[in-house]
Amino acid sequence: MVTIKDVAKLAGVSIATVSRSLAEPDKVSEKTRNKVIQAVEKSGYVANTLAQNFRRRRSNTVLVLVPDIANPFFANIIQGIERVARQFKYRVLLGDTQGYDENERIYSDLVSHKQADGIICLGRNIPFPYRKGRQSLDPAWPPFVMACEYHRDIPVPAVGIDNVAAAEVGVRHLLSLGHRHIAYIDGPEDSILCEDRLQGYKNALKSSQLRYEKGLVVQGDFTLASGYRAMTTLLQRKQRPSAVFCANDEMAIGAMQACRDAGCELPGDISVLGFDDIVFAEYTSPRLTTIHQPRNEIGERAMTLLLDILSGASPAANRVILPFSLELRDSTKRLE
Amino acid sequence: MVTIKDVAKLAGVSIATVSRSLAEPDKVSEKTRNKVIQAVEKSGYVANTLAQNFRRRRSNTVLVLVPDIANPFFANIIQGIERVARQFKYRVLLGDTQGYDENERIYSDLVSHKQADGIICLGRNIPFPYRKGRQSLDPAWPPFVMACEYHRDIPVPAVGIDNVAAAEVGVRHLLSLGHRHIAYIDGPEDSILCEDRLQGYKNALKSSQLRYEKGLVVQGDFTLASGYRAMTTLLQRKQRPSAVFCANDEMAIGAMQACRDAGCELPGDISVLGFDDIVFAEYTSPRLTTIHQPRNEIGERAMTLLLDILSGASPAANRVILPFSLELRDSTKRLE
DNA sequence: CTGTTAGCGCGTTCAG
DNA sequence: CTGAACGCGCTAACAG
Repeated sequence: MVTIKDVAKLAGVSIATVSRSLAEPDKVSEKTRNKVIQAVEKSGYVANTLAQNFRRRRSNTVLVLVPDIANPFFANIIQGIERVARQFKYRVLLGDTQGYDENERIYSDLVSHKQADGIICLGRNIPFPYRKGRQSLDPAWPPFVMACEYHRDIPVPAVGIDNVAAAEVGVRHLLSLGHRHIAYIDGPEDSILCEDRLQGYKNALKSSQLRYEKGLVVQGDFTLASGYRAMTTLLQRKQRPSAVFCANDEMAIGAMQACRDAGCELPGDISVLGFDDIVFAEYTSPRLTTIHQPRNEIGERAMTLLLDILSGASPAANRVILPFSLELRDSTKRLE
Repeated sequence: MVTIKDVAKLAGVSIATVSRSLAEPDKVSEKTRNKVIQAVEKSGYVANTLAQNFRRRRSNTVLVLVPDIANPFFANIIQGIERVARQFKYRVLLGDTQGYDENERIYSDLVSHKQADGIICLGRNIPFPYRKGRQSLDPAWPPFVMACEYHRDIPVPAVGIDNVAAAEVGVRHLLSLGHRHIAYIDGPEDSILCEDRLQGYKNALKSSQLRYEKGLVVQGDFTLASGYRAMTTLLQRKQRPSAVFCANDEMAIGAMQACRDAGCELPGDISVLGFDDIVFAEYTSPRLTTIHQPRNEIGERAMTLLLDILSGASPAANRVILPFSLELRDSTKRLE
C-alpha cells in the first residue's frame, strides 16, 4: 500500500505538504502542488480513508433509518438522499429498523461510536431516549433530521409536505364529486403524519357541514394487506361508504382488491383515493387517483439540511415544507 | 470523550488488558475481566470505532451495489442482507448505481479506500475493470459476491435460482393451458439472468415442438413503463399472442395495463405470467400468476457467503442455487 | 495471564 | 510557504 510518506519521498517534500496540497491546495505554492500531484499520480496514491476518518474524528457517513426498505415510498426518498450524499462525498449507511425501536437504538449507537456523523430518520420516532413532554432539541443529540414525519413537541429539523392540507384537498375532491359517505383508512397509530391526514379529512368534512363519523375510520399499517383488511371491514357496514380515502397508496391498492373481491365495481360503486403517488399507482385498474409527494426532493432536501447542520451553519430553515399535488386519475368518480 | 486509557486507569490495569477484556474475554482472568467491565460501565466507555477500524484495517462494513433501490425486488434482498449483517455486527453501505457503471466504479473505490470490506452486487456487472474473456477470479479483486445475477465466464461467488428451469416451468404452465402463441417480454440486454429466462422459454417451446419466433420477444428494462410499451408493441402484431411471459412482475403489471387499455380482457384474451412474486403481484386484477423467488433468503445467503469469504474460510459453496416455485393465481387461463 | 511498547496513516500544530 | 514532530485511540506483537 502506498502511503502519504511514499508520495512525500517521491515528490521530495514533507508529508505535511502532501497533506496540504490535497486538502488545502491554495495554501501551497503552485510549484510544489504540481510536484505533489505528479507524485500522487505516478504512485497511484489514494488516501487511506480509515486513517483520515480516525484523524478527523468523523466518518463522512450518514445513517438513514428506514422503517421498511421494501416500501417503495421510502425507496424514492433514499434515492434523493443518496444522490446528494454522493455529490458531497458522503456515504449512506442503511438501517432497516423494521419498525422496532430496539433496532433504532442499535443503529443510532453508530453515531456515538463515530461510525456516522448524522442521522436521517424516515420513521416516526426519535431514535434516542428523551423525557416525554420534552419541548426542545437536546444539544447532546447527534445531528439529525426527519424526512416525512416530524415531531409534535420538539422542533426537530424536518422535511415534508403539509399533510393536513394535502388530505383536505383530497377529501374535498371526493366531496366535490358528490360523495357524502367517505371513509378513511388510517396509518399506524403513532404516526403524526397520519394524525395530520386525519385532521385534513375532518377539516374537509366540516367544510361541507358533514359530521365526522368514527366508524368510518379504520386503522391500517401502510401495508397492502392492511388496506385489504380495513376495506373488508368497511364493506361490512350496513351503509357502505361510497368513497374511501387511504393514508397511502399501498393500502389503497389493497382496498381496491377488497372491493373487487366483494363484487364492488371500481370506481362505479366505490371511489378510492390514495396518498403518495408511488409508481404502481398508474398501473392499477382503475388507475389510482392520489396525492403526489415529491419523494426524491424530500430526500434531497433532508440530506441538504443535515449537511447544513453538520457544517455548523444554522440550517436555512428548520422545517422544509414542499408542495404536493392531487393527481387525478380514474379511481374516483362522481356519485350518481 | 472517555478513552481506553481512562478505563485502564480506573480499573488499575493496562490498556492492553482493557482491549483484550473486550475483544477476547477468554484470554483474561475472570477477576481482571470483571474489574474492567465495571470500569467500563462506570465510565460509560464506548470504543471508538474509527480508531478500531483504522487499527484493524477493516471497516466491518459491506457495500451493497443496487441498480435501482426503488425496485421492490431488490429491496427484499437488501432486507435479507441487512438482517444477517446486523447479526454479525456488520454495517450495510448503500450504493444506488442507477444502472451507471460509472457509479459502480465510484462505489467500489470505497473498498480500495478501506471504507468497505466487501461488496454484494445486485446488478449484472462486475464493478471492477477486467479483460473481456477473463475466465478466473482475479485475486486482486476485493471480496465480493453477486446476488441474483452471476457471471458467464468468471466463477464469481453468486446466489440465485435456476433461471432457465424457472422460466421453463412457467412457460410450460402456459403451454399446459393450451397456449401456442406465447410472447416473452425480456429484460435488459446484458442481463445473464434474462438470457437464462429466454433460454428457458425456448426450451419449453421446444418441448412442445413449437418454433421459436423472434418477433414474439420484445425487450424491456424491468420497469412498469417498459412492460407497457412492450405489450403495446406485441398487441400490434397481426396475430396477437394469447399469452405473455414477462421477465419480471413489474413489466407484467405494465403489460396488463397495456392489455386493458387496448380493450383486451384479462385473462380471457391474454394470459400474463410474471417473475419474482413481488408483494404487488397479489393485488393486481387479475392476481398475477408468477414465479416466486426467495428474495429475503437470497440476500441472507449472499451476506453469509461474503462473510465466509471475508473470514478467509473457503466458502461452503461458490454458487448457491435456491429453490423457486410457480405461484398460480388468476392471470393465466386455459385457452378456449 | 498481564504489561510494555511500537506503530497504523494521517492531520496539525509550531517553528523556521 | 514548508518541514519536523507529535499524537489521535487502539491493537498486536513481544516479553515477562
